[in-house]
Formats: sequence, structure tokens, C-alpha cells
Amino acid sequence: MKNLKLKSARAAKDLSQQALAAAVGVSRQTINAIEKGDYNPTIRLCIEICKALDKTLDELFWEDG
Amino acid sequence: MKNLKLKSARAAKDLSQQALAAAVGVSRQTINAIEKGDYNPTIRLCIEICKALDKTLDELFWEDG
DNA sequence: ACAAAATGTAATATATACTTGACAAAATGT
DNA sequence: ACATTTTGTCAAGTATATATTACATTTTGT
Repeated sequence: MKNLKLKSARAAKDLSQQALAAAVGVSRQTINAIEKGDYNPTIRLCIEICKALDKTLDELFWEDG
Repeated sequence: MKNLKLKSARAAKDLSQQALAAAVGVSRQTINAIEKGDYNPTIRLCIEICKALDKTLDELFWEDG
């Protein structure tokens, strides 16, 4: 399923997928696929994304329900 | 680095690595390697582990510092 | 309307998460 | 002391996260 919390946190920082990708050291397609819900990132990448967006794991990656 | 928070949360539930592995549907060696810090699990596996141990991502997988 | 940037989405390739099977060492129970 | 469970670890295989390149569509700015 889509990760809209991530998409929205990224928008709140006014970062493009490209810019976030560069900030955390992965490709733009990887960020795109994570937002789209296409795959299942590693925890270390999730932590890097959280740091770049000033969020925690629970805020961006915990499932609701 | 070792994940002692995971090891301790597992101990608090009195589960062996084997039992936790079965509860979350991975091999025992995978749990062992995660506790040992040998690799970088996927977020979905982390979430399953958290659910099995009644913890959140921030409690078990967020880095201190 | 146009240009530029941002996003969606393929195909092929590589690194690594995870499996299975196996064995030894350490811990636990009786 | 012994048996059983738990943990550590290795080697070889499979599945998938991520990279790279490329192109089409959508969005944004002027």
C-alpha cells in the first residue's frame, strides 16, 4: 500500500523525490517505489529517511491498525 | 552493531530465537543475525517483530544518538 | 503555449536479505 | 554427570532490495 505519510512529510520539507534520494544516498526510483508501496525498504534506509525528514520510524513507517 | 533492545525485549517475553522466528515467519538464523547486528532487516520484518514483542519500531530499532 | 522539473514506470543488472542444512559450543534442567 | 535446549556460526542457494538507463506523462513556472 502507498506510504502517504512519507509523501506528505517529504512535501512538508519541500523536497523532490530526487532531492530526498540524494539526501539519503539512494536512487530516485527507490524513493518512488517506497512511496508507491512497491517494496519493502531496509530499516537502515528507513532510519536515514526519517532523519532527513525530522520524523521517527513510528511516525513514517508504523502501520495504522 | 548488536541490537540489545531486541534481545532484551525477546527475553522479557521468554521467547527463544527459534520461537520468535516461528512467530514472525523467518528462520532462526535471521533473528540471530539481526540481534548480532550482522544485517539490515526489512521494515516489514521489523514491524512483525515489534508486534510479536509488543513494542514499537522506535522502541526496538531507533538508534540512540 | 512553452520549457523545465517532477513523477511514473519499464528492463536488465548487482548486492544483499533470507533460507536450508549442518555442526559445535554454551546454557539450562534434572 | 547427563540430556536437552539455546545460541553461534559457516557454506551454498534463492528471493528481493536497489542501481542504472531510458522514456512517457504530469505538474509547475513564466
